[in-house]
Amino acid sequence: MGRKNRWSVAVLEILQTSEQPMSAYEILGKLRDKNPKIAPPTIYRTLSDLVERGRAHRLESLNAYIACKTDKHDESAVITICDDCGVVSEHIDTGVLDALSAVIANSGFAPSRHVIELQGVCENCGHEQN
Amino acid sequence: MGRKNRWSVAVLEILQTSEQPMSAYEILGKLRDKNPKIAPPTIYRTLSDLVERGRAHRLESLNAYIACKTDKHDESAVITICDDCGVVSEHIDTGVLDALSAVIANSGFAPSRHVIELQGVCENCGHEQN
DNA sequence: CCTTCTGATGTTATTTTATAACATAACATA
DNA sequence: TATGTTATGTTATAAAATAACATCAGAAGG
Repeated sequence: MGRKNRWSVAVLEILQTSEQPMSAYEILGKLRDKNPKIAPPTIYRTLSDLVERGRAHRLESLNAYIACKTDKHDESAVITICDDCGVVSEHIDTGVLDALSAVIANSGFAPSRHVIELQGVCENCGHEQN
Repeated sequence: MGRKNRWSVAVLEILQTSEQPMSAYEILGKLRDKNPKIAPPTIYRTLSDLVERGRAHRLESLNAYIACKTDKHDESAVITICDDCGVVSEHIDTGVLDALSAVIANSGFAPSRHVIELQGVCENCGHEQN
């Protein structure tokens, strides 16, 4: 793994150890601890690579990234984002995809990429009634 | 309508007459034809207002905006975006929402906002086999 | 009528996010 | 060793969004 991009492993590790989604520049900051000269294009290239390979997800509604935590590195996961604690979860579900296919079938649209992100309050934060 | 924000009507008209989704700065450019001094915060405030009121949608995967074309000004539409011609359509469908609810039910997540965007090729562009 | 408060709008400057464009390096292959 | 190809580094800038504060317009109360 990581034959393609010199920085893949380092970036993925940073994402994997983060509790929260990270912006490209936050990742950049971390990398700069050990590699002071690294520049934005490097990060963005690495992130594109990771996303393409399904090892990371870009959260479009947050302009941020997370490591993919599922085994099946699937681009079409349903993603939930807690507005409160920031925790992000991936849900792989054929029901949603089937329902989407049904909607689309009528319109003749051929999708190549899905963005399904839900923002709200996660179970933990919902319990704390304050 | 438009009692809240001086610019709502103008911005909405610009969006409604555009075939394509527009970025905030494209809208700004149009408005500047007649109001040379208008600045980014004005646009962003107006767009937030329109989105809140369901009169426009923000396309998270494009950083762009469209006028809402449906009667029910519903924030939870499924949106398709043609990578080829740029046409955006809204699809209101309870099947998808039901399926999403089902996924979420297990996790105890309480969503307040949906982003469901599909990128791909629309029917028209799909027919032109080039 | 004038004062004061409030919320909308204007203004300046800056921050954050992302990419263009080009230079260099690393490596394979002839 | 020359040559092409792809990854990486570098510089600069573009594009998207917002912070912070100034001003203005209208309501409410005196």
